[in-house]
Parts: sequence; C-alpha cells; structure tokens
Amino acid sequence: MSQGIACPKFLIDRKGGCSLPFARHCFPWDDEFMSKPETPIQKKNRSAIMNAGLEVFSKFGFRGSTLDQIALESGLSKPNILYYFKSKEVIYTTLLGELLTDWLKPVRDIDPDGDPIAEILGYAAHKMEMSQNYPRQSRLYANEIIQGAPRISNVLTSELHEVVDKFAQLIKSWSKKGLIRDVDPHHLIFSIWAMTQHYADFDFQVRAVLGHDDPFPKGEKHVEDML
Amino acid sequence: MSQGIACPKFLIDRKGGCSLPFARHCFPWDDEFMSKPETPIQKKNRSAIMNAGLEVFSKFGFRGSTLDQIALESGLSKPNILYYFKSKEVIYTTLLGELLTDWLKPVRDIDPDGDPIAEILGYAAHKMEMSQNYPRQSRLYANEIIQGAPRISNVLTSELHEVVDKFAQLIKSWSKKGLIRDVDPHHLIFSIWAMTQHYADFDFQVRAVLGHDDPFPKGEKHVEDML
DNA sequence: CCATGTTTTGACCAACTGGTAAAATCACGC
DNA sequence: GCGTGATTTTACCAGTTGGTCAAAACATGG
Repeated sequence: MSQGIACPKFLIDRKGGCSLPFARHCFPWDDEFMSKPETPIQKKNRSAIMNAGLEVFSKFGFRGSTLDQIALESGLSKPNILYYFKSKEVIYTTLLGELLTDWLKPVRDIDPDGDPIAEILGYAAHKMEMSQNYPRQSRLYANEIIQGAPRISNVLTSELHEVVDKFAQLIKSWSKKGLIRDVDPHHLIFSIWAMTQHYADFDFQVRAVLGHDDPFPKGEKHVEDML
Repeated sequence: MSQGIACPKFLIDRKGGCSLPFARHCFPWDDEFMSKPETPIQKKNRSAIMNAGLEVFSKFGFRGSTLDQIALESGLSKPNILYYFKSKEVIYTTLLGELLTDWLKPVRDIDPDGDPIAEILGYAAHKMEMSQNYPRQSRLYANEIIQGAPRISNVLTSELHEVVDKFAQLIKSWSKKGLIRDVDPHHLIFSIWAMTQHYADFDFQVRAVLGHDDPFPKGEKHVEDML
C-alpha cells in the first residue's frame, strides 16, 4: 500500500524497473546496487541543481534558502527539482557530502615521510587555493558549522576528528625530532583553516576594508612564520 | 489620515504623549528628542528580546530565523515582541548596531604613541576575549558577512574601512621605524580577526576535533610570531 | 509513426511566515 | 479602589514555504 514513500534498497521492484511514484522520490540508480547510467539530460539537470543549490545555500544557509530560489537560479521548475532530488534537505546534504570528501582528502594525502615544512605549507597552499577557487563551498560549510552543524556533526566527531588527530600527531613527532618549531599542532591546523577560510567566508568584509577587488594574499607567509 | 505608520520625529503629537497605534510601532522615546525613561518592565522585556534575538539570529541568520523562535526563546508572545520592536528587521539591525559599536571601539582606542607590540597584542587579546565571552555576537556578525552584509555594507565601506585604514597606516609607520617586522598591515589585521573569530564561529568544529570542552587557546602567540 | 518510459508542468495543499487589530488585562499614581 | 495609560493576549490575515499529484509533453528505440 504505502510502497514508495521512502527509498530503501528492498523497495526496488521485481520487474527491474521502478514505478513512477517511486522514481519521483529517489532514482533507483541512486542506490549502489543498480548502476543504470545517467542520461545526458539527467546529468545536465542534476548538475544545474547542484550548482544553483550551492549558490543559494552558501548565501542564506539551509533554513534561509528556498526551493523557489533554487528553481529560479537553476532555470528549472520547483516540481522538476523535486523530481531529481527527493527534498530540499537532500540537495543540501548531497552538497555537504561532496564538499567534505574534497576537504578531507588533502589532509589524508599528507606524507609522513615527506619534508615537514613542505608538507605543511603544501597543505596550507592547497587549502588557500580551494578557498580562492571555491568560495561558495567554503561559505556553505561555514554556514553549516556556525549553525551548529546539525547535519554533519557525526562526520566531524568521527572522520574529521580522526583525520586531524593523525595529522596533529604527525606534527608533534616532527617537532620532537626538531624538524619544526614546537607549536601546538591543533592550534597550527586551526590557524591554517582560519586564515584560508577567512578570505572566502568574509570576502565581503575584506573587499570593503581593502576597497579593491583582489583580496586573496600570498597567504602562506604567516604559516611559514610559525614553523 | 495615515498618521502613525512610520515614526518620523514630527509625528509626535502635541499633547506630549502618543496614540497607542503609534506607540505600537515605535516608542516616542526611541527618538533622540524625547527622553522618557524606560520603565523597569520595558527594560526587562526589551533586553529579553535582544537576548533571544541574539540567540536565534546568531544560529540561523536573518532569513533563517523566525519571530516565533524569538518569542519562544524570550518567553513573550509574538505580538508582544512587535509591541516593543516594529519588525523582525528592527530587532536584527539593532543587534548589529550595538555589535558594530563594540567592535569598532577597541580599534579606535589603539594608541599611536604606545608601544607597538603591546598595542597590537593588546588589541588581539581584547578581540580574543570578546570572541570568547560573546561568541553569539561573533556568529551573528559572521552570518551577516557571509550572506553579503546586505544590511551593513555601508558601515563596512565607510566607518570600518576608515578605522582600519588608519590602523594599517599606523602599523606601516611602526615597521618603517623598525619597531616591528615589515608585515602587510591589512594581512596582519585580517589574521587577528580570522584567528580570534575562528574559535567563536567554528566553535562546534573546534570542539568536535579536539574532543573536549575548552577550545579557546592562548591565542596571541601566533600574532606575536608575526611581529 | 507508434509505444514505452522519461521529463516537465500546472494546479494544488497544509503548515508556517511576518505582521495587524482590537479587546482584555495589568500597574500605578491619585 | 479608581481611572488612565501601559502591557498582553486572542483572533486573525495575506503571502510564502516545502512538497504532492495527475496529467501533459517529450524522447527514443523499434
């Protein structure tokens, strides 16, 4: 009877296809089991929605954004958007998921056997680059954290915590070996995050204060100073 | 005829009091000309609303916050709130105004004839203290800036710009005299802002990563390193 | 060109939004 | 304790919100 409201794997029907009301809520190939490839039109529209969602959510946060705004921004109608994404929240969390993956990777990629200063500066530079090239992602994330990270707190306390702890221990071992100055590792990491994200998140303030249009500095200098 | 919709000074009536529908939108003693003192009950309720507004707006931003939330938080009814403040926006801008005043003051108070390092470190420490003691204000401001500062862009480009420029020139003059290292003044200021605010705005992330409850570091160290 | 599945639309809904009006209640000086 | 102004509540409104539904339009392989 109430088939098709949620989207658990076992709901995929026996004929191998899916009923329309089901498809409207959640594409079967969203599920890892099936791998029906996206049609070009799906690819185009999904990415348009992602882009519009990023634009809107990064400006107003989850609660301040509306599907109408996303619809306007993407050029699709509201029901059409909900044909591709089950709900406003799914759009949002999908964006956050992509973003977190991108951000965790460079921390994981730090080489324990590399040159400490090069590794740390490389990470800082990479982060600064991301902030510069993808400021909307940075703002989206900032919005979520400021609002108490209600949708990703589990990722923060598990994956992020773990990855950062590993990085911090690595830094500590480096300073014990005398390869870098004896700094508080977590403080160093927060310092990198704070500086790089500041120029993206507070872009408007930076521009207002500087009065010109090229706010991003060669920002690794202060990290260099700390090492 | 349409007396009492807005609240210009000349609308205050001749009898020295004010009609109720007028009072509902804007207290006459909100106006600088009259100085009818607040009753205790007004004081209490206005401050309750300010506090609740701060709590809610700092979490969800202007668009994401609702009067119902503020009502719940303050323990007053929604119409009662609108009896003290003309609109949701007035609550918000009042909060922002107070905040900006508090933030500009310590920059203005920097003594050009004082010891450079003491002055800069003192400012940084003061800022860190404010972030620590008033994190909600910090988040409120962060939210506003991230969303493009639609309500305070004029303050940013005028007063803030001016005050910061003066500070920056002072820093430059200090490094020219050899009293501090030759750093980019604006970058130094942004660095102070970024670091201090990070611990307030990203409090949730900091706690998640550290896994304990006392996130604020002795944070002036890295500023020291730059000088 | 037809059939089948895919995509898009227009009409709609219940819940919530900021805000209003007027009546009811309260507090306080006389 | 009474009257006047200050405060609070109850009932309400029009616009917006996220989301649904069924029908229409479209695409595409046969």
